[in-house]
Amino acid sequence: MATIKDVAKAAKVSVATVSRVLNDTGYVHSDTKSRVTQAMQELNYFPNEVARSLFKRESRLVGLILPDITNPFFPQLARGVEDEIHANGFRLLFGNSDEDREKELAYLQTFKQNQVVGVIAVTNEPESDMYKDDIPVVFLDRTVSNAPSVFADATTGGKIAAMELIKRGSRQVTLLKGPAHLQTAQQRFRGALDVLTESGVDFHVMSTASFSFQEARKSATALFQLYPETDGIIASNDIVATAVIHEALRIGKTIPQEVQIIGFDDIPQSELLFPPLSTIRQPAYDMGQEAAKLIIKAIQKQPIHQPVIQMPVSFIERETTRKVESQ
Amino acid sequence: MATIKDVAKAAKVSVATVSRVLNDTGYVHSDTKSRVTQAMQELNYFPNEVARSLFKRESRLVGLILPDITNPFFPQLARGVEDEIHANGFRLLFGNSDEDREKELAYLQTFKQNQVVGVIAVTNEPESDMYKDDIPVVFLDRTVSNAPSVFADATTGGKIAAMELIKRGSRQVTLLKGPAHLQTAQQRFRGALDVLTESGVDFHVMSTASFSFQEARKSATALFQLYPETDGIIASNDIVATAVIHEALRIGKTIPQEVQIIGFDDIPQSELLFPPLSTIRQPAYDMGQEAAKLIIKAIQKQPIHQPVIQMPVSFIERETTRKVESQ
DNA sequence: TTGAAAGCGCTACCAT
DNA sequence: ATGGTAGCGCTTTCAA
Repeated sequence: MATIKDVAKAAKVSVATVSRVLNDTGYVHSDTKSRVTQAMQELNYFPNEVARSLFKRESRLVGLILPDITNPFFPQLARGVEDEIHANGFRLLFGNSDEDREKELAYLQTFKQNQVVGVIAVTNEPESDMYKDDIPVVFLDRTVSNAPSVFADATTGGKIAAMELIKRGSRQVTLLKGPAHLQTAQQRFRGALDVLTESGVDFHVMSTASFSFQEARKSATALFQLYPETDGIIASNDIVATAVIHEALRIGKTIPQEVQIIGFDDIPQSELLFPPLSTIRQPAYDMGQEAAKLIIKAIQKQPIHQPVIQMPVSFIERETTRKVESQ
Repeated sequence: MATIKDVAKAAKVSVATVSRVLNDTGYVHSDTKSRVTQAMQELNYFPNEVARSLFKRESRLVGLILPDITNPFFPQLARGVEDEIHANGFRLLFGNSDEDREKELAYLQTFKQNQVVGVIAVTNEPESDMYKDDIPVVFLDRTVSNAPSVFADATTGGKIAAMELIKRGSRQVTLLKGPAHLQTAQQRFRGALDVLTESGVDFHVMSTASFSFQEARKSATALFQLYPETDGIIASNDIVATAVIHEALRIGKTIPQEVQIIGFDDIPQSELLFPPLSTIRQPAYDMGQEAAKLIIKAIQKQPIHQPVIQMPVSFIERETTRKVESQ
């Protein structure tokens, strides 16, 4: 790899001048400029980002911490982040935390050691000291107080889910409650619970320990054993909803006639299920993009008028809920 | 952030000594060492990776280029890569190429500018000049001549798909041919074609332009219009297979009685479909992991006895194929 | 066993 | 309009 020195030598100028044309700063005669530009081309020169970062004490790298890219909700988020930062000349340093504090901390640490200019994190511990720091952070999907963050309106999502189910005739609702440590899961739950409580329909609550499909499958089996009469199920997310659909089909329940099911997230495969899943959609790609916009503003020290961005959720009506009669 | 100088001052030694304990090189008295270590702790010192990289002319970063993390086949791959390199102290620089040469080149370029020690790429152009280079490269999923690469045995996969379908009684097979520019798609196709040709069963070939679900849906519709008598479909991948299932169900075909369907990849949602999809499995996570192992060996300049790794594929029997009578 | 100093490739300041 | 040079934080000779 050619260095700035090589270019300077080839163009018969000083490194300072090369640097000037590189960054388009200060005066440089147009003749000189073209000599330099030509030398750069001939030598196939590209500036060493590492040297730049060292001098500037910051890179053009943004760190992204996700629980698990293998979980179908996250690729969308990641893509939204990546597209936006890429368009602004930044690159992505990426790590899976598995919701594990140690791993998260380790990534954050090495990200900082690599002088990332900012980090976007999907974390359960936004309050943690590890985020009390010099470097800009945007929390994604989950949030805290009024730190910069982007997340979906989970509470409203839960409410909508419950309302839609009731509107469509469910009278024995089962409400699946997601993992206790996940803020979003709890908010969905609360929202649905509120509506259910005020509604007058019968309902029971069941906890699902995790969002994994295997766990969800067990919960689904238990669900229909405990509450065989249930005619409406609010799943804690689409994965759980998928497991519920499977179990319902397996034991011969008709969907949505005998039992309605509603999910949360609208992961891409939800519409590919049979029957296609009615669900509460979170705009994952957009959320990622908004988070990226926020971090870019912070990096560029632009004023952030709206650091806390709550994204709207929407009911996606597919085939696991009944049609409303009069519309 | 504290620097090596701060530590040196606090421990009353030179920066050279601090560097020595940091890297565990050269002699340093145990008393001195503990003084230094303590100073590090007190100052919460972590070495600046950027400065290190600049001096060493290489970072601890590995670049990963993927077509699109949003495509369900890739997160597995990415996770395999990430887990393995993480375990070896490397971090991941990540970019989506969208199979676009320009984007791919741009990422590769900036990766190099950031002095990545190696790159793992899922690319259609492994032959391209951009990969003829100083820095180690491992090709993933796709391959060329005998550059270091990890990929699944697509040809055998295609053969197995055709054999299983025939064995299970399909006599009017439709073979879906994936995008022409995708090596793997072509190999699957060739493998299946060979078996079909020699088998004596009737078959027709249909091209599917892309792997997107929307496109696949159109192909599926056309398929059943053109070949209503078809009783066995070899899809170019699981996404396409999913579209075929949907269309078959929509027009009232029973699966697998009237028509058998077989996919390729075994993406996570394949088992969640209805009916669960029989498919040819590629061990995506393992492939990512192997690629990472390869790049790490290359980075560490260890001898690579097996630079070209072909991973086995396997038939995953689920519900879109009939059971074989005698087993 | 330790320290001084050069230098990795770049930018920015100060001269001229 | 251009060049010289210090210095970003680190590692690694070389000397002591």
